[in-house]
Amino acid sequence: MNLKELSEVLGLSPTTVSRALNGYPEVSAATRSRVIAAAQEYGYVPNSIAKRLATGRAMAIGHVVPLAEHDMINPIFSDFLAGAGEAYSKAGYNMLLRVVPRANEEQAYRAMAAAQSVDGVVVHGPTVSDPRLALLHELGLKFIVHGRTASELSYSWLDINNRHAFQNATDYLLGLGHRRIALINGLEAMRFAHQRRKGYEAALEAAGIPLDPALMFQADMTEPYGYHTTRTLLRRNEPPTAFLASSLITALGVGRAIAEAGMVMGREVSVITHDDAMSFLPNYGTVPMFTATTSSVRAAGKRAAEMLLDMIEGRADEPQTELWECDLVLGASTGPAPH
Amino acid sequence: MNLKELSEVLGLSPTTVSRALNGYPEVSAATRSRVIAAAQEYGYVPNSIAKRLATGRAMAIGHVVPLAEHDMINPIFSDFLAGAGEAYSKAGYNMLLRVVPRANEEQAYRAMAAAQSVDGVVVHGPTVSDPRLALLHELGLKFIVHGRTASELSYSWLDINNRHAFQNATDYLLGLGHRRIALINGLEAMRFAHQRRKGYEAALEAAGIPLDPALMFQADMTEPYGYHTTRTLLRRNEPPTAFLASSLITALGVGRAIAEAGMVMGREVSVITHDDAMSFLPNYGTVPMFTATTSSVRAAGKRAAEMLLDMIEGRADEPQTELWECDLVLGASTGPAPH
DNA sequence: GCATACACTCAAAGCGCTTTGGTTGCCGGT
DNA sequence: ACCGGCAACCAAAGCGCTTTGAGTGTATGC
Repeated sequence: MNLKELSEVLGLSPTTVSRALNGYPEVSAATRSRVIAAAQEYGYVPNSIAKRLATGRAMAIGHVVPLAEHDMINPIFSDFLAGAGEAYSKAGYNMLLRVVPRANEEQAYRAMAAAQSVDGVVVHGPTVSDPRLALLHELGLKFIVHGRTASELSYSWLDINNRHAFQNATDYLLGLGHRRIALINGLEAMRFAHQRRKGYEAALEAAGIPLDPALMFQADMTEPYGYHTTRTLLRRNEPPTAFLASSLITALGVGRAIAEAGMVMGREVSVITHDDAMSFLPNYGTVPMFTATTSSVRAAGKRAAEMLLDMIEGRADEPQTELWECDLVLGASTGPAPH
Repeated sequence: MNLKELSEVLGLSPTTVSRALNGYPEVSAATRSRVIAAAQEYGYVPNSIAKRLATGRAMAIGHVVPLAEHDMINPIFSDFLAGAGEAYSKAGYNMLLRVVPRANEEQAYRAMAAAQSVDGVVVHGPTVSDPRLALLHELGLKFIVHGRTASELSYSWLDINNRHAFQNATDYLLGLGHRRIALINGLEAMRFAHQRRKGYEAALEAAGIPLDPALMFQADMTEPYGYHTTRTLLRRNEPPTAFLASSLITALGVGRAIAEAGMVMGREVSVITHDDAMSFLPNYGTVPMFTATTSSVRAAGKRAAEMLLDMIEGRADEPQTELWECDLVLGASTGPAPH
């Protein structure tokens, strides 16, 4: 059943039926309800493609999700997308996903823009100085960045205060008497990891503790990475007494190495991790497993999507920005530094 | 730049330009190359929406991903989608994602079908007897199921042999002398978990070991679930000597509880898990951390997408089916049962 | 009583592409 | 000289919707 057929059934013109369904005022209340009832009865739903062509709006948001090293796909995406998807559903938008290696990203954005298949895009995983911003500006595509990057352009973003979070976490460990604190970071080409390191360094410097490159690591945030790094570190002469991890998954690896070495987190050695509050890795309980800087990536997905939709639908001017602070949630993985 | 403008620049009709670009034979080779060169030069890309309207093909595949209990989104989706996305990109299709609670799934499929916004869908996470199959049949939507379900309809699916995998795994543990084997399963309303349990039970029955409901658990496959369940079990008078987990994430929790109890996996207690080969949780190494029944969910995503596209583009008749066996990869987490 | 306004409805154009059903011009065969 | 066939191209219709610009008929103001 299409518009024309429905209008014939009703004895009205397609114009009137369209207006009745879309809430335009030029239709009498009686006609409108009659039209709506008929649409319901015959199960009429406007063809989304035709609608898009006529309005020039794609009613879709693009997500180009980049693969990290070794084709790893960051597990936080599923939660981010769940949050964003919620906002899209509410607003009647579709989510268009494209998973591509970093090398093909530019091409993916260009194709989306040229084919006009989206009204806006969400930029994931910005690097320290991300070339995508200039590209999107050039393409005239509306976008919001999940995270931030160095750019002289003004743009919309939603980010957590990574620097502050890790500075806090480091301060907390310093307050517990820890002096040798290892940083098990994500890839520092990523802005979030870069900022976390800055926070870590700032806290150490403020405390007058020299930076030790032998305690700072970066890699894709897998479990074995946390495990092997920690295992190696614990075998040193003067092993670190505390670990700062960039992801709960990596932290599980850190914890595994610690347990294997016969130690207990929160006693011989302390661990703080960042926790994206992923649904399948809850860090809850009256005393959570890990002390963690926490921020829900799912909530971020929802909010970022809302902000982008506000821009697209003209409810908000660009640029829109939001910076979220992370809670430092105290768990069982931290305690005073051993003597 | 649109078709009409490009055709004016070239001094040709839109018809000819369209045909040249789409490889139809009614165009001279000279004209064709001239058109292609001009399209390149002016950066012309056909408007995807107009193209879809004209052809009646959405050039998109829908994925309705259901939230599990407590709004958990299964992390295997990110890897599955990465695999599927690869196939779609190659074929020029878009991936349309919709994340919804189970209760809204039907509505999501109906909306997709009515609006004709997809050419087909992938059904995720089938339950033991999944009502979505009948729905999709009624809607006339092409689909493939990742997994299987009880249905008298014939339909396309790609699945791993869950039953066989867990029967094998259980047999292997039995061969090592284990008699009290705990099953830390996913939700058994899900067909995959249901089948794994069947395999587990079949192996025990064949060995003449009575089933013990006190050793069988099901829940969303989180890390704390594995941890708490194992912790409780290990405190029993006669604790199990082996654990069979349904996900590597859960298995990490199992491992954590074991380590905390001062035991070592592969010595005092054995663990086998199913491993979806997720990129952020590699179970690799010369001796992998876990003995595991392994199958790459990413490869499954890619293959399922290809099968669906084959059906949509008429290269294959329905129904298409593929059953993959899992490898049993031997790792460090299994060993002879303690005396 | 006439002009103006208003409420409601419609015909037709347009979104940018594909595709049907031609038309044109050239060649070879008779 | 004529015709059929073919290669190369084109005009126009159509996909299903929205939206512009008109056109009715009725109520209101003076």
